[in-house]
Amino acid sequence: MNNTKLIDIASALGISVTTVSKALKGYTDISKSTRAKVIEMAETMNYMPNSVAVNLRTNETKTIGVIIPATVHHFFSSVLNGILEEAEKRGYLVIILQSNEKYELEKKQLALLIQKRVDGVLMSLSNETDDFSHINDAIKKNTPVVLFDKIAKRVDCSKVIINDAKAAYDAVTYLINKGYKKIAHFRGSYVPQNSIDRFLGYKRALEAHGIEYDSKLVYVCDNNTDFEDGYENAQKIMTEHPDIDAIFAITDLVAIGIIKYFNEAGIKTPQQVAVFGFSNWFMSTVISPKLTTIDQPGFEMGHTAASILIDEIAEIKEHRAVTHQIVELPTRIIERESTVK
Amino acid sequence: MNNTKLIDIASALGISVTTVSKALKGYTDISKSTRAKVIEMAETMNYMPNSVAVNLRTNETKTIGVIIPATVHHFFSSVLNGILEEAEKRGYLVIILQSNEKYELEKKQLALLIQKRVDGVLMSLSNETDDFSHINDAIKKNTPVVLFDKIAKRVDCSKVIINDAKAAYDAVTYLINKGYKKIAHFRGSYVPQNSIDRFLGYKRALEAHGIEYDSKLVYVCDNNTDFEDGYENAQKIMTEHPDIDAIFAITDLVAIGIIKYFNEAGIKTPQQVAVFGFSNWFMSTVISPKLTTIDQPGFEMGHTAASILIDEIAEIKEHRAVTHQIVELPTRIIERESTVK
DNA sequence: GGTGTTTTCGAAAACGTTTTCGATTCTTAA
DNA sequence: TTAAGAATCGAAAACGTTTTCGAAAACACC
Repeated sequence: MNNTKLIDIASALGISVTTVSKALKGYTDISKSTRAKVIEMAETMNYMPNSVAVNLRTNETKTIGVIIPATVHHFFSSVLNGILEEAEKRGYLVIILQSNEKYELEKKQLALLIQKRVDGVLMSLSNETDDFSHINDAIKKNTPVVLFDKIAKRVDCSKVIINDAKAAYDAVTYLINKGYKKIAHFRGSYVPQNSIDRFLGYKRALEAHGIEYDSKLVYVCDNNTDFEDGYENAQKIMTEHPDIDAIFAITDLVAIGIIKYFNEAGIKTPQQVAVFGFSNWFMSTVISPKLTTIDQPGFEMGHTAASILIDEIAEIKEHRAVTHQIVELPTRIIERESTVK
Repeated sequence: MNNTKLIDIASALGISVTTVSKALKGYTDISKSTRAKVIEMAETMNYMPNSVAVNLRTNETKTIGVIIPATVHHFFSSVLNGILEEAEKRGYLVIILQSNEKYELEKKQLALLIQKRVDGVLMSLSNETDDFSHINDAIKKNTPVVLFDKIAKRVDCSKVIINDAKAAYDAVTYLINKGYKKIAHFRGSYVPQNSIDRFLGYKRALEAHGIEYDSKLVYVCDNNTDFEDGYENAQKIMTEHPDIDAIFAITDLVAIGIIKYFNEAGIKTPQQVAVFGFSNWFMSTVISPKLTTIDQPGFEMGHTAASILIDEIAEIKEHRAVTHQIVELPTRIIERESTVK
């Protein structure tokens, strides 16, 4: 009920709030004796500074905002954990918002965050957004933004990403080197950059190794909440192109749908058809056969994105020049059972 | 760079900040004409109120804090989604913190939140905490707290939970009715209430159906980050008690470890040993055979916890009496392959 | 005892709002 | 024309800090 404030401890001691404040903050123009008295009194009265008042006065909130496009699951929960750990370590609180892949909501939420005076924001773009003025506005208002995972190349800020095209290229190259010849691709929807880049990596890898690209071998899986899409398209492709010997899936989720179908239909993985996933979600080790996949370092992504953001906040505060950096986190192939005969 | 404030639009219009503030907030003692002018000017100058100043003046932040004990995964990510959705709908922001199952950290984080002047906090207790004075302190300072999932019966606040003992009782009763006779239990560690309650439910169900409880059939799995624990204990129990015909696992994770081992060891599930999980995590449908489990409604739990908290915030603000409620969310058995022959 | 220096403290402004309460102007009716 | 009432506005205090700047007190030195 009774939150003690500076003036309470000041009047208890018969001194001014100024002195109390300074004593608590270690100013050198307060004598050791009164400082000691103040600290003790603050202790016994259980004083805790009112952050809101401090924020108003100092013009910083020690809070960062995070906007993610999708529900907190799988990949984004790893990212979030990385963000939370780094924020905790650096003394920041984090406010989290979900845009549900809607541009309008994302825009509104960003405005809300800067209205809340967060010191900076971390965001991963919704599939819908192709206008970036809201982000540029935030940056112009001196609220640093760092983009992660789903980014826009055209906005001038720091970014932390993986190289989706390269990772996909590596995956398909791996399959080719393993001797697979007719490799299909289950891609994501046409909009998000990740989906496009992974598709491009697939295509380039084929061409670079003398395999002709065949658009008929590309199936679209745009449902990313369950594995039905992978299941159904696996069924479809095995009637339309029964002679394929590998599938590179955009996501572990669709890969699992594929394996599920194969298991039920008696199609041997990897003997008849190999399956390669993407992201290294937890469940890729629970499916049988265990899934070969690309490790997408979500935790580290959150970690470094938060770190860069907090660095930029400090730079802005001290009026130093802020240097935007684009860090590309390494991915690697996790070879498991679904591709080794 | 230039955030416009009340005084900017006041001087642009040659009126006082008081009038501007009132016009924007719909006070009735401002003429229609000046109100219109103010609103238009606010629009063109892109005015957004400084939340920090508003918070200081109004003594509310429209923000709630959430403390969860473990990493944002599986169950807690569902809870978090429920919280986020409800908060968004009711106009609240959410700050999220992880206590990593540490009492000291939990205590510090709660203090931080109330120092930040959040309007209320949602928390799930760490395994370590057996002293609840920090929570009582928060409540005494008029910051409502609602506990979810991992709660303490002794603190006087609202709670939203499932009935772990009953759910476990139902699960084991189901197994008994299916004809299983020698049912083992892979329990969690000894501290958290959930673990205790599920164990108790297991024991009572046996006794209620005339099966003698045998402590040798209870194994402890206290690692909840991977399924190794379930795997190893499955291996162990099959050498020590090869004649069991069912295992009730505290968690889908350990259930999956069990099934993994059984699949590798050629032990048929459920023909030789049935497996029953708990929580209905996503991966319980990717394992083969699909796992029979208890549906633990995480999303709904987050939803109703947030809803209750926000109601209590309103009650406190309007000096109405706050009535604590304890809501017990229904669980249900999801019957899948791992228990039906 | 006077001068200069160091130590120690506090008044006051500021951060950007909200809200109370009084003042001024405008209407209206007698 | 005047008084009462309604309509419209603004000064100022308040929320709880931080920080500047000046003042007072204490000390040192001759």
